[in-house]
Amino acid sequence: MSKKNIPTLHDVAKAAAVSPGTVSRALTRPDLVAEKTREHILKWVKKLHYLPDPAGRNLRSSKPIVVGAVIPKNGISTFAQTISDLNDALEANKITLIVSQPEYSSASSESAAYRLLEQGANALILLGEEHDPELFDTLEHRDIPHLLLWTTKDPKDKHYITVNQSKAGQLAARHLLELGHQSFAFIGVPLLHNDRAAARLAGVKKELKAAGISLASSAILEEDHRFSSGRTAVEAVLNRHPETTAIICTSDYHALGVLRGLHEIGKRVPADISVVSFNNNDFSAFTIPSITSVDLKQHDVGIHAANAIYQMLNGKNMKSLNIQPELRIRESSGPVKIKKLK
Amino acid sequence: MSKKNIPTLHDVAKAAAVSPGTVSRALTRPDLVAEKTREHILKWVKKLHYLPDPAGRNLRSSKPIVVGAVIPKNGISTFAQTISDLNDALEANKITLIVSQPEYSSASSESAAYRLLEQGANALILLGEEHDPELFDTLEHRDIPHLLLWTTKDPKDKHYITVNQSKAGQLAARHLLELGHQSFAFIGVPLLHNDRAAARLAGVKKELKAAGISLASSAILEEDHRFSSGRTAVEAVLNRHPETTAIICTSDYHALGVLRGLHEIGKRVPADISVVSFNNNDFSAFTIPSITSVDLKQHDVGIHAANAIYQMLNGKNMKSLNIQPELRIRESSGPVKIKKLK
DNA sequence: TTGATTTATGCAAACGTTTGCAAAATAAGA
DNA sequence: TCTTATTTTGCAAACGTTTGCATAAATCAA
Repeated sequence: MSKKNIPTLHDVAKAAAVSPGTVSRALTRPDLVAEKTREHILKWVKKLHYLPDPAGRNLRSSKPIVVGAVIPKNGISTFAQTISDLNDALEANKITLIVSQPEYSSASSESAAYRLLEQGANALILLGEEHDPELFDTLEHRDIPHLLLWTTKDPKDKHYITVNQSKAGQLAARHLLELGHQSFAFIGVPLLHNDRAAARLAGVKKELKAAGISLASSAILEEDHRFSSGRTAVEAVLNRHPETTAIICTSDYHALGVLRGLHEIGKRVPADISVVSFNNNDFSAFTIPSITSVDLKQHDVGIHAANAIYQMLNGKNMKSLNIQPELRIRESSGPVKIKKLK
Repeated sequence: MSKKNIPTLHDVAKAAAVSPGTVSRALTRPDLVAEKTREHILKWVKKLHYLPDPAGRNLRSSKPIVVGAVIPKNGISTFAQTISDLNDALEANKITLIVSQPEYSSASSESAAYRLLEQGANALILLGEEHDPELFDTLEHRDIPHLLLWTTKDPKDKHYITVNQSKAGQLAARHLLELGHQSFAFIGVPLLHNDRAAARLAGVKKELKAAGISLASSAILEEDHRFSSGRTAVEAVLNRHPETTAIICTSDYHALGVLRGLHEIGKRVPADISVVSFNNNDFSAFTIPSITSVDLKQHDVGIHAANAIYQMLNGKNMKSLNIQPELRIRESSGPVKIKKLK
C-alpha cells in the first residue's frame, strides 16, 4: 500500500538475467524465444506483477484501435442500447470504445471529439448533426475514419448510418388515418435540439396534410423525455382539445406515461383514444395495453455501425445506410369510435 | 484519403521555425511562452491539423486517469443506468471510462481485467464476486485502486459499494406477509451465476421461514432476464400451484411480463394475485397496474462509485458502503383475497 | 548606458517499449 | 571433427512527447 515501485521491462530483465528485448519477445512473440527461457521469464513476470505499459508499447509499435463516440448527454437513455451493442461488437474484435457525452451545444461536442482524439481514438462515431467543418477537416487530413449516426439530412460526402425518421412519422400517421382518426395530438420531446424527433413530427405533419388534416400548434406539446412528462402532458392536451382521438408520442417513454394518464382520467385505450409512438422499446410489447410503435431499429444501427467502422479501419469502403423503420401494430391503437351524439 | 503523413511535434516546430520544446509548451503551458510566438505556433498547429500523440505524452509525463470497469455481459441491461451515471460523473472530472463485458466465467472476467489494465486503466471497478486472488494480488502490488460493486458477501479487506440484497428480499416478503399472503411463487433469473439474485431469494426464504412458510422448489422458476420470460413463467407456475396468491420476481422486467401473462389469462392484479419485484425500474411506476418494487438504488451506486474511485485516486481513504434498499409500494400488491369457498 | 532581473527559448535527456540487425549458441550434415 | 544452417539472444536505435537546465533575449531600475 505504499512504495510507488512500478516494475518495468528492465526490472524483469534484470531479475531474470536476460536482456529487455528477450523479455519483450517472450511476452509478445513467444515463438521467438526458447521454451526454457520463456518459462523462466514468465515466472519473474508473475512474481514482480509486471504489466506492460501501454504508452511505451504504443509509442513504438502501431497503435491499438480505439473508437471514440460522441453522444449528446440527453440522448444517452435513448441510445444506451445502441452503445451497448456497439461496445459488444467492437470488443469482440479487440477494439476499445470510449464515449463522451457532452451537453447539447456544438461547441462542447466539438471539444468532446477532440478530447477523444487526444485520448487515442483513431476512429470516431458522431451522433446527429455536429456540423463543425473544422473537425471534419481535421478528420479528413488525418485520415481518421468517422461515421455519422442518426443524421436526419443526408450528408452527401460522408459516411453515415441512419434511420428514416420522416418515414417513421408518416407510418405512424398513416396507420391512424387508416383507422379513421381525424383529430390528432402530438406529445414530443423538446424539438429544438433533437433533429430526429423534429423529423418525425415533420413526417407526421406531411402525411396528415396529404389527408387534408392539419395539426394545430396548440395540439403539439414538448416535454422532457420521461415517463412522468407523458402523464402530465396528456391532461393538458385533452383540456385544450377534448375532441382528440389519436395521440402520437415521440417515444415509448412518453407513450407509457400517456397510457397511465389516460387510465387515471378514465379514458379507455384504444376504445376512446388511440396511442401510437416511436422506438419500439423493449417494454412496449408487454404493457397493458401493449403499445403500437414504429420500430426505429436501434439495434440494427449499433450492429451496422460496428461493422462499418470495422470496414473503414481495414481500408475497405463501406456504403452508407438509410434503414427503414417498421410499424408494429399492437393494442394501443384501434378504429376511431363512432362519434357520440351529444 | 491517402498519404499516411501524420504530423508530429517536430513537423510543427520546423514549420513554425521554433524548437519542439516551445511547441509543446505553447500547447500545454501557454503562460510559459510569449503571446506572439504562441499565436504563431497555434496557427501552424491548425494548419497542419496537428494532434498530440497520447502515447508519447503519457510516456513522459504522468499518465492520465482511466478507469476500467468489468461488467458481466448478461448484466449489462441491468447496469446500463449505473454505467451511464458512472461515466457521467467520471467524465466531469476528466476521467475516461472503458468497460469490458466478459461472458460469465471467472477465467474470462479475469483476463478482461488484465486487458483493461494493459489498455491503460489505472483504477478498476469490478462487479460481483470475481474472486481471483491473482488479480487482487497484482492490484495490491501495483497499488492500483479498485472497487467492488454489488458484492453479496462482505469482502472484509477490500473496498466495496453494495446494496443489501438479502434485506431487499426480506422487505418484499414481509410486505406480502403483512398483506396476509400465504402461498408464494418466485420467478427469477438463473441463479447459478447471479449472486445478487440468489441473495434476494435467500432473503425471501428467510423471511417466509420466520413466518412458518416454506417455498417449495417447484414454486421457484429460473428464466432469462427478459419480459417474455415473465409471461411464460407465470402460466407454468400457476399450473403447478393454482393456490398461489403472491408472486415475487427478481426484476421488474420479469414483473411486467408476469403482469402481462396474468392479464392474458384473466387474473386480476392485485385482486386475485399480488406481484412484487426488485429494482424499481424507471417504468415501474407507470405501468398499469404500477409495480410494487424494492428499490435497489442503482443510481446511488453509480454516483457513490464514481465518488469513491475519485477519493481513492487522490490517495484519500474511502469507507465502504452497504446501501439499504427501500420498498416502494404501488398498485400491484394488495391484501390477500378472502379464501373462496369451493 | 549598464548591470540586474525577469521572461522566453533551445538543448538534450528522459519515459518504457519494440524490433532490425548482428553476434552467439545450438543443432544438423558430412 | 569441422562446416554450415538454424535458432536464440543481446544491442541499440527508434517511437513522440515533456521538462530541467542553461542560455539568450527582453525588460527594468538606476
